[in-house]
Amino acid sequence: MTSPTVQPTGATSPLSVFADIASNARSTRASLAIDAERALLDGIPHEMLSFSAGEEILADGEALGGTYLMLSGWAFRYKALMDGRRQIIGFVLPGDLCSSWIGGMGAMSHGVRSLTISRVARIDRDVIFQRLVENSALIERFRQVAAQEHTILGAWLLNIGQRKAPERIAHLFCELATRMRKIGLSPVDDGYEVPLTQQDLADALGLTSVHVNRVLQKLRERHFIDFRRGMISIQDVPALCAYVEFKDGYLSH
Amino acid sequence: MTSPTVQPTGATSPLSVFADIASNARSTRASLAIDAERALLDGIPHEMLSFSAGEEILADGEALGGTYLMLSGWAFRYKALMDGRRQIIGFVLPGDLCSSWIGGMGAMSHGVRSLTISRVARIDRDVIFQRLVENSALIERFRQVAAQEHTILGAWLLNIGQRKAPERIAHLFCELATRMRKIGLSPVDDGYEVPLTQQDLADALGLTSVHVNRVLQKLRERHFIDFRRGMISIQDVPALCAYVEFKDGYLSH
DNA sequence: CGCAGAGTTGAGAAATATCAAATTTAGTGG
DNA sequence: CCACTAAATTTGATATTTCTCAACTCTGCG
Repeated sequence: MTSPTVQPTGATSPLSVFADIASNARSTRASLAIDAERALLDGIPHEMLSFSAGEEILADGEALGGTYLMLSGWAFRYKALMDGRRQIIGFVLPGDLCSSWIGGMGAMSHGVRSLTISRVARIDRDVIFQRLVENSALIERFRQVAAQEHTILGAWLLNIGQRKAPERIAHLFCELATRMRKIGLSPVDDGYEVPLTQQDLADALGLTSVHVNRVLQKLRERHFIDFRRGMISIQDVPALCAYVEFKDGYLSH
Repeated sequence: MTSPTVQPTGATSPLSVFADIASNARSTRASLAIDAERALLDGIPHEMLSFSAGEEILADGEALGGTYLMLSGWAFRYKALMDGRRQIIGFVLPGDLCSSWIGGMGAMSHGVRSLTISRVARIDRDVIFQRLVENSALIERFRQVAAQEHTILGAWLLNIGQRKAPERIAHLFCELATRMRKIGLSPVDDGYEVPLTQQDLADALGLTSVHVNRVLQKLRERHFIDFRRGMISIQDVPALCAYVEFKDGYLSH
């Protein structure tokens, strides 16, 4: 269950909320529990929420009264059909927003659910508005974040619509590897921690978990990707990126 | 080829650019050539571009110096792989932006190509910036447009990732019917003009044109949807929407 | 009339899903 | 450390969907 803990502070903090995250998080830490919060939340009144794995962070259709920033842990956004089928439409990593800013403060158009233990900062709408007025550069930063999300959605559409299972899986891992490196996760040695089950992969890629399993085995045999139990290692990252025409440009902002 | 015609004007015009489009376009006109421009471009300096069917309006990777507003005609956004596979990631109808505002003025993350003869207004970045400063409500309006696009992308992901061919096709037509009604296209009698080929549908839905053809035949036999030669008629719209769990809420702004 | 693009058809192959049952793994409490 | 359990992974057999390729037909247009 959510265990909100209010920790309001008063000082001002320019646009550090997002601008600094990239630079500051480069402190190569190995765990998924990297806390981006230090640099982020100084001086911004917020409420801290904690979730255990598998909890609903935001429900589809829920009305928003603020912005939710993922501090540590992973989550995913998803849309579900009545008969149980569900599509994961994106992953939320530390430093990402659970609720896209462009969604405004209206109703969520998808749900958000935690994959691991995670901590989320909830920043009230009024605080956000005030910051936006004070600092117009923040708008630009929000816009960039939204643009990246938009681009990722397009990349996913291309991935699911046009590629076959092996390429789909590979492309997703390229994206995740790139994003993790950017925020300082990923020990680089011989594997990243990617807290996804094969079922999660299936839901994200429009496949069946059985099929994902079989394809993963082939990718393993061919020494392309070795993913098991939430741990992934990629033999030759550049080769894999070339294989699936992965361009990391859109993740570089 | 593009035949730019400059028509600069000076007067101010608040946020009519988008706010008015819905109301004003309700002048139920039957053709695809409905011109939203009257209400839109009064007093906004712009450049008018014309395209014939099948032309590249904006290329993937192209640097933008302004915003492109579709006035009349249809286009689609797409991403392509090197081997020729391509995924249509959205359709651009009159009143839509070819280049999402949130993309900023950077590089396009996808291409835009016309489906019919179409006219596009290009509004220079400086003009846009000026308007944004003068009128902060315009930002809100842009944000809403971006949010809708975002939501549509999510809906497409769910569609392609989880649904089988018949449902996919049906859902797309629900979306298009709703959007067309909203901007005043669609004579309602017994059919809409939807200027798509079966190949276009295939590229949008992650299917093969052969398969689209066969599924369309079945949908026709079962009197669900009759689509041929760019003309569609749906027997029972509400029934179809229910069939594919289509919710039009996200298109109502 | 004759072409080009779009639509249609058929046969067969490939990819992916479905169902049901093992098997392995990660935790948990003793 | 062991036994027990629930979740995740793996496997096998089979069904369904979707693709591929190639030919043929239709339609609109000059």
